Amino acid sequence: MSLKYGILGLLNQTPMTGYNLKKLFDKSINHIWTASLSQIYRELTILEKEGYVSSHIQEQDDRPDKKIYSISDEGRTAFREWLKNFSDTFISPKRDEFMLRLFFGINLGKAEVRKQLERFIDDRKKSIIELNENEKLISQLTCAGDNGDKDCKSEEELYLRFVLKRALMTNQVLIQWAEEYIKELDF
Amino acid sequence: MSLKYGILGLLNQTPMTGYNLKKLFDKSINHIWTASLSQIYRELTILEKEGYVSSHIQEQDDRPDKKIYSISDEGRTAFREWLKNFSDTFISPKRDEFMLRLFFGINLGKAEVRKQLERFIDDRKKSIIELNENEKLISQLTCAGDNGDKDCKSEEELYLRFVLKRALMTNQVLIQWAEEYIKELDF
DNA sequence: TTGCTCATGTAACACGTTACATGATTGT
DNA sequence: ACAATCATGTAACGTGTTACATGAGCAA
Repeated sequence: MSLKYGILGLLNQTPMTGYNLKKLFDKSINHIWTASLSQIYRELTILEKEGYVSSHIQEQDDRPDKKIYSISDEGRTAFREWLKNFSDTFISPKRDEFMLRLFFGINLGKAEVRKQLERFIDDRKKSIIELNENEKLISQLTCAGDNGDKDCKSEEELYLRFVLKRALMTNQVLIQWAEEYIKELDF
Repeated sequence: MSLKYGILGLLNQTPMTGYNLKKLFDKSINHIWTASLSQIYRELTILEKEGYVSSHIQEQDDRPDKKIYSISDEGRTAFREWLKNFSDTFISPKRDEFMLRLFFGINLGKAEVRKQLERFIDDRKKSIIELNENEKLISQLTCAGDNGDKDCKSEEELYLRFVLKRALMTNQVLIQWAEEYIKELDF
């Protein structure tokens, strides 16, 4: 239901191709909402049928032609309508295959669980490094040029940091959690 | 792909009805994997066709008859096979509608974002209270009767706590995160 | 008398994944 | 030489959600 609005929200900032949307998804919304290319292409054709977006072809010689999508007024209205109507509950579907396996840990044995938790920790640490790099990039991008110090932090930047920070903090706490459990396994 | 194994894993512990599975899902795996009743019923008929589970009817006078599912040897094998084959990556699909809206916060305005963050914090706090109660229940259940102090903590209990603790810790860090951002909104 | 719990399901639809198909350009 | 990037999509399948249908018993 919300992939639609994720796409509209990004097109609301600037017109783009499907391929481009996918890259933006991966860079910004990825910690919140994942989408595959084929999903995006399909959704775009639906959105065009519904009149929420329109497209035009931009020819290129060296690379395949681009199909650039722009949001329509109806699309903008629909997006804003969705945006402000927060649902009462915060429940989101969860599908964490890794945790599902760990939950059945009694069938795995402590040694295996321990090994997997250690792998998990390593992976969280790698994510944290990446996230920190992303954060640096954001500052450079939005603070580029001739800005001073304090005005540099734009509101748009704030919301990007928002998501990154959340991912960072949860990764950190997950490391803590896993370390605690490794200790408990040894009791 | 894993709902299948979630069901098999629970049936591996004890035979159950679909309705019953749903309740167990809600109580234990819910923070990891959500499933609706209709999904479970559908999956059970598929699993029966595949020979991973079998069922028998238990008649009841006052209430609707029960259809009790048991795991078969093939089912057990398939479950164990899945269980030990951890995938290399830890990536799980994410669909967090609340965060998606906040991500587009620039279109919402700071006051609205602030309001929603406060609602979010309240909800996390409620979750934490529930989780703490669940944790108490687990201790009571597994430590019931004539156990001493140290042997009381069974290995099964450990994995239940595992999941609860993770949910607890992430909720706590999310409160911290939201509070930090409320402050930043005021800058 | 309203709504919850118990207990089963079906049908339609929406959404997500995987595999396939094409093909030039650029970097290692 | 090989892989990645750019760029489009379709088709089949698998999974998840929502709405509908049925109906007794029990508690506020």
